[in-house]
Amino acid sequence: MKSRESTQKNIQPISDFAEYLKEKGLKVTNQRTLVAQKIFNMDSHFSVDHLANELRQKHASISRATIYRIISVMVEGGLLAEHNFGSSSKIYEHISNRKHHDHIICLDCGSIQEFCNEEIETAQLQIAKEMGFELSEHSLNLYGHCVKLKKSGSCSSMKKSTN
Amino acid sequence: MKSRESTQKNIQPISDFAEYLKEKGLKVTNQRTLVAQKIFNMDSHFSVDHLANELRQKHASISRATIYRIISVMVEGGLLAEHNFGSSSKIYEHISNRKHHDHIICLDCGSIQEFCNEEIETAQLQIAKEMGFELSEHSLNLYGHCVKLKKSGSCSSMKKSTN
DNA sequence: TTTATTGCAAAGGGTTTGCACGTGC
DNA sequence: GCACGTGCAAACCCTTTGCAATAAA
Repeated sequence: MKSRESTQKNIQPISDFAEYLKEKGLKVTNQRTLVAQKIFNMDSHFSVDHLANELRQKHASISRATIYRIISVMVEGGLLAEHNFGSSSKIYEHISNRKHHDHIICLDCGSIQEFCNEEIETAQLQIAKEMGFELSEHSLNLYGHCVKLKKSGSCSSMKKSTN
Repeated sequence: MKSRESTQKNIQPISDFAEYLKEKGLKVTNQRTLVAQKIFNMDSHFSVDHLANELRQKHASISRATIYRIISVMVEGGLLAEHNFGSSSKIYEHISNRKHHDHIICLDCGSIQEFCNEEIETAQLQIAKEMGFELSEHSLNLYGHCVKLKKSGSCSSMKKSTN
């Protein structure tokens, strides 16, 4: 049931990807479709390892080399954001139809939450201007301990949510 | 001449390191002293590779394994900050006696500049509070093109300043 | 058919580790 | 002398790549 719902709601981004591929003269392969489907149905941040495991459970084993290559295409096409949160591997999230945000990461359980702050965005533009830079991107990550999550019991310091 | 000056001005941090080692019951070895000296005399951000090369030129070849181990001690001891600016290897900078700052990185030449912004710092604390986090650290990196440096000729898109 | 894509296995690059030897204390 | 530190080489982990087989257009 859950999977049917999420498949429904994410039809759009997947056809966006197919369209993007065609525009670029790239082929719409089975692997690319499966990987994109899985990615657009994940509601959280993921590592390549996580993605590969999910695909394997879905009986869609795709080689890691191919997954890396597909992810690289999606990042270049602006459909996927790549993050470095300090762990050994990179973390990704799909960004189609989603507004910009930054992240706050729990050092105990690894949970990743999002936030937006206009004041900070504005200050960044101002700083870049003052320093003679043409700003193209930024990365802001806060690290801490999720007191609130711990109280509600939804933080387990044992489990790592990604990677 | 240059090296004599910089050796002079950095005596303090080096004895701080020796003191830290003693406190922790660690030994003040030749390698640790040489590495710390080199680090405190570097006025910029550096990678392990960069550091190893500098040491080699100073006729103080120290194995990479040892350099990694020493750096790890210094990071744990709060004498060294570790950054991830997107390149393949981590970037370090000594932080004793230096106030907190964030970084702006040129995507063309790799130059790394520092800035401080109180407004952003305050906003971060506020965000963490609202999200129920006890903030322990953060990383804010801006990426762009150094228009000003290019105009003055001090930006070479060919050279990478670190790593 | 043509050209891009895949999977495999091997290579790469940065970092860590096991172990025997060396060195501070 | 004891315990910790070092160097070497091998191991590790994540990621990339060469190449022959395969599939999209």
